[in-house]
Amino acid sequence: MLGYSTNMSLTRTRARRATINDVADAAGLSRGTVSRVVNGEKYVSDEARHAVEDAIARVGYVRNSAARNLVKQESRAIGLIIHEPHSLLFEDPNIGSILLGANEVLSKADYQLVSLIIDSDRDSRRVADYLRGGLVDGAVIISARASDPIAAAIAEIGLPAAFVGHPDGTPELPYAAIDNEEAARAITSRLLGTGRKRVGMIASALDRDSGKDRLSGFRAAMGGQFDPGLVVEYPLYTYAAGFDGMQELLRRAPDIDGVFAASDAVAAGAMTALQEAGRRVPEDVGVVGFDDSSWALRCRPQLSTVRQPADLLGSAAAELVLAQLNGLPGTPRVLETEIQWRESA
Amino acid sequence: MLGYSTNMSLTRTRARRATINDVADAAGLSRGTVSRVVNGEKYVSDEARHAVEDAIARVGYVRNSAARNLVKQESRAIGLIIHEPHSLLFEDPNIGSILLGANEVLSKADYQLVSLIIDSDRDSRRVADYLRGGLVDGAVIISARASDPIAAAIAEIGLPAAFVGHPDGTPELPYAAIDNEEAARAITSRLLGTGRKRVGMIASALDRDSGKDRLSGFRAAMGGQFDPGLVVEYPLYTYAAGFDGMQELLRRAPDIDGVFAASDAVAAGAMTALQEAGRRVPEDVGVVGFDDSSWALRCRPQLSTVRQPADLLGSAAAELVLAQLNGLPGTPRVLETEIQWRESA
DNA sequence: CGATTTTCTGTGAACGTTCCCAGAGACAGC
DNA sequence: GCTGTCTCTGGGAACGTTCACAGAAAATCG
Repeated sequence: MLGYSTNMSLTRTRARRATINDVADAAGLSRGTVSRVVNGEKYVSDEARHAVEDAIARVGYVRNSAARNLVKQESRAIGLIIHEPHSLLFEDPNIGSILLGANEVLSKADYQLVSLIIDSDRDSRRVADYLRGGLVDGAVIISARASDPIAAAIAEIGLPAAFVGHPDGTPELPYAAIDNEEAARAITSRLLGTGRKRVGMIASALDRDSGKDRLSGFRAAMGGQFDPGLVVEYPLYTYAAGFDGMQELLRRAPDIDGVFAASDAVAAGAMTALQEAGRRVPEDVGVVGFDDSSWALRCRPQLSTVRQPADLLGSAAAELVLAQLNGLPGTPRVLETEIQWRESA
Repeated sequence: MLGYSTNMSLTRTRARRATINDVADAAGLSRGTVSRVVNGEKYVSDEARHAVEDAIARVGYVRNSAARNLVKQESRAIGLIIHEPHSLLFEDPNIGSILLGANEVLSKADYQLVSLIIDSDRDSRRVADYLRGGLVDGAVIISARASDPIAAAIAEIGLPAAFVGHPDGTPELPYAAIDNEEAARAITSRLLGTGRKRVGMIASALDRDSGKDRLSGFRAAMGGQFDPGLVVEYPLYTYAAGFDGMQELLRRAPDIDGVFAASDAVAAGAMTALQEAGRRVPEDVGVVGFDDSSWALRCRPQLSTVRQPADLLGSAAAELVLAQLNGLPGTPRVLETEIQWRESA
């Protein structure tokens, strides 16, 4: 006990934080009363309230969340797990929209959104520990790949959670998604409707549900005309994939006159490759994309694409988590997409 | 005590989590021994270790972080505060790079990076509470504006922290930054060196140190030729700002033959506006940008710009926080930039 | 004015860990 | 066989809250 009072030791560089007891002493009241003031409960006299508020300011008290979370058995925080390869975190504007959409919903419900990014196996383990440790009350998982270990860890401990997207091979969790297959089918049909005869696809991210489903949709729309030689595949939804992919398609089929790119970034890359190869868009080759991200308006000519409501996906997933927190079922939601027909086809 | 054993009440829908005491009981050992096993300490017999590991698996124990944080008085988490307007979160690839850079450093030091985004006043308050509550041991603040309330809150409680960038009007905290002014001066001089006579600037984000300093650098380089009429200002570093800004500049000075855009996104917008106005880049008008983001290579012609090492800014800021956590001073770091001269000027 | 309700305050217990100390046992050295 | 070191285990105390309960004081009621 002696060592404690002479608080000049170098072992603890930061000053000891004031606790609720310090406030109580300073105000000449009890712990309980201070707690009631801090939490804005009723049954505390004006006199006491002011004394406590005064004391709080004087000693510089701020509540210790760890202690509170421990006794309340909740954190009022929701984790959002971003599991993306480097390049996509820079290029994919959807992620930002999803984030903001989720944040808006959670913020209104007075939950703190904490984003955790996974960029290595070490991260993966640490994030799993973080989620399991009770530091969040729920989780939103974006861009999970088939059989993601994080998703398994979440399911195992029964943490309320929801996916953005609908990867298969993952545990049974609710999700907010769009129907990628149907949307891809629709825009490919529309492209065919402009009279194109040789239509190819630059497919991406086939390890994700979105990538896989967009390819199936394309195949469905092409029906008997489907030619596997006119599909090229790349691992990521990037501008570079579009650029390289288009060059490859031109090599394979110089007479190609239509392309469905798996995302807007891919489409932008493809358009650059086409223009450098001297093809006019849309006169010689029609190009369509997917996402209706900021890329679409930036392209010249402006891109015809599928509008996907990324912010709504984020907020819907957040709502699914909140529903579970309130003991409700949390049934999957499929949001509507819409074709944005502009100039590129 | 009676009520506790019959654990069928509906008030608590999720099953009670196993605690360290449950594990101890199941293993026929004490709390202390279980704790030692969980934390991988020495002085525990092989026999005991196996018994505990067995028991942990059997009861499905996972450590409660709130309790641990409370007694250890640390969380081993670092907050990263993103305070950006909507549009930038989508368009600015630097943010992703900074995030990954910081994450890499912290991950190696076994700290969990948690990103907190601020998108409203409500968020601002909640995030401040989160930081103050002891849920993080330190913070990295990116894109703070002059006199940011969050920065003030952090300084007030003495949380180890660092800025990315160097806003003034903010509390004395270490930072990792580049010399925006000098870099802007350098690239403007280089642009002038190509023989341009009428050079303007599309300035952005003057409420931020980066925006302000880039403008000063431009002015310094222009010296006596500086014409305030050839500077247009926009609030955000966006493609749209570049597009609109360039149109405005062309209106004000049809004979303009050089432009310094405050960022690559701005430059990309400017180039589109120029091309739509029938000007050739770089023959009629030279364009330079700032960032060397993925925009730069995407532009046609490719953009001459200032390369700024966004990932290193993130990692340097993270290192500054770690240094403070280890009781070291944490002195500001200014990182080198480099001109990437390509085709647009 | 006594009985009842309402308002207000204080305190013990609990949340689930880690830390520290005491003590038991094994083993070595002389 | 005594002393000393090393290995291992158990349990009390503390971390800083919230909660439930008890009881005092004040207000209301019949």
